[in-house]
Amino acid sequence: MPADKQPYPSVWARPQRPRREQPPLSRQQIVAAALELLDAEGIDALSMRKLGTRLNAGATSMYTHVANKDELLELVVDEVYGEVEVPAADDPAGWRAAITRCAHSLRAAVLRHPWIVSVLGETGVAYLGPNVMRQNEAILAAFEQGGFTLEAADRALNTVVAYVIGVSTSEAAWLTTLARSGRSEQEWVESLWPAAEQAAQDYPRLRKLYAAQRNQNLSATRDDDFDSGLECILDGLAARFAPAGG
Amino acid sequence: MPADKQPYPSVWARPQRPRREQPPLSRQQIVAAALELLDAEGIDALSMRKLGTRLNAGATSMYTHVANKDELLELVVDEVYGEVEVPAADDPAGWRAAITRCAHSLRAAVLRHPWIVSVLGETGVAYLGPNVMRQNEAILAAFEQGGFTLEAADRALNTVVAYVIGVSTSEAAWLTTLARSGRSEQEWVESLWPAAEQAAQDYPRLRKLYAAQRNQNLSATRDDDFDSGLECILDGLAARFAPAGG
DNA sequence: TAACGCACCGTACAGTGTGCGGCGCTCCGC
DNA sequence: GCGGAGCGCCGCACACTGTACGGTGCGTTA
Repeated sequence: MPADKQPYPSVWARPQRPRREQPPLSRQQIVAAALELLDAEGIDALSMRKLGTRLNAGATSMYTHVANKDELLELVVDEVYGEVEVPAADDPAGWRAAITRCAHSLRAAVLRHPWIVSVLGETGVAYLGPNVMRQNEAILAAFEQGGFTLEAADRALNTVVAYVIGVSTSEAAWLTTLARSGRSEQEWVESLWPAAEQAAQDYPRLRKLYAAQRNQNLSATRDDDFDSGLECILDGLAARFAPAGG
Repeated sequence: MPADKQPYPSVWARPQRPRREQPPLSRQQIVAAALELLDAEGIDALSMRKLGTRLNAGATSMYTHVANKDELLELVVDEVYGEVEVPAADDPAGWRAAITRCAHSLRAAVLRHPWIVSVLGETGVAYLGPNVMRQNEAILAAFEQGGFTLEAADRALNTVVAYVIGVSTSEAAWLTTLARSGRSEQEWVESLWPAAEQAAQDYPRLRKLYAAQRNQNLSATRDDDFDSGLECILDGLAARFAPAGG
């Protein structure tokens, strides 16, 4: 309360501070609550005060477990990375299947938490987070299993991850604005149509593409496009790095 | 000034509002100033007030030219996109060279304006911005020139752009934290080394890679890795979409 | 039982985006 | 030449942000 408003008429009426109803805060708990809040209301809704309230805690109580908001976000990013399926150490289906599954899982994780792309630009891929490390080691192992040298595996890892992150970034941005609009994807596209048509006015190829996409199942198309691009990349990687011309 | 402080003792002492020393504000001018500010001080330093001051204008004067801050950022993103080299309509060196140059140019633009990656997550790739449209049309044309169908060109475009954005995202994030640290890249890596070593403790492949990278020219390595990944992708695209097995 | 440390919290501060009402300049119709 | 209208700019205000600081009480250890 600001100073111009006396919350209680007298000291004697003021209630005692009730302590320890809830178990004490922990870093893990804070991260989990932040994740919930982000998933429920998006990046703009995450404020330390709201997070505090959700934890039955004061606005600044988190600062004993977390240096600042940025650090909290790094932790949350690594937490999300922990949801990504780790390639099996010795997948009998071969490296390609393992990497494909892992890439799909990464994309799915990003799309489950679309706010993450507006945080990735600050944290990179959360260098040194334990889940990131575990994941990367496993992917390297999968590539090595396919005959890649360690250096080639590193390049391949970077290429694939960059592709997945890049695709997911624009997808997630789209999904976010879509969610903010409150409409269905079809409705939203329809409402955007005049603007799109005018923007594409002088560009015949874009016009044609937009027109073709207008009445398609956009979500399915996105999945197909993702798969197709991933296949291309794996083809390229295999041709360049895998022995015995896969 | 807040109400508790009289800025002038009397009306007569109050200076007249000097008007029209500067030419009036324009959207283009605002976007340019925002770009300068972002390049000079990064994303956190862009506030409407600071931008106003830089333009010799009040804090809210921009709102007649721009709906809100988000819209301003969309405009700035498209502006940056305008710096990217557009593939020539009929490049004699072939589609591969054209796309390669364009991809390099896009990466360079992002790295010149590293703050952009923390905005891309909200705007996607600034759907419908005029520069984005022009650029995309030209890239589609370049792929078509290489014998791709329009649909294939679209997929190829998405794949390449996703890759470039993905790579640049983590690079830009790295460069940003590097800049914030105020140290040289070598020093920064050295200071991070103990943490990295510990994080990689249980992961032999990562340990080996880190050790190998420790004393390399990181900037050159990044360039090489980018090229190598791009080549892979173009190989994959050519094999899949270009006629007569380029 | 005394003292101490640690987790937590209220308050405060400087700063944010932006709605609103008004002011002054410019221009247009007379 | 003059009156009024419209538009661009601005000061102010509001609700809200991240977080530094100085307590305050609980649990534990001496």
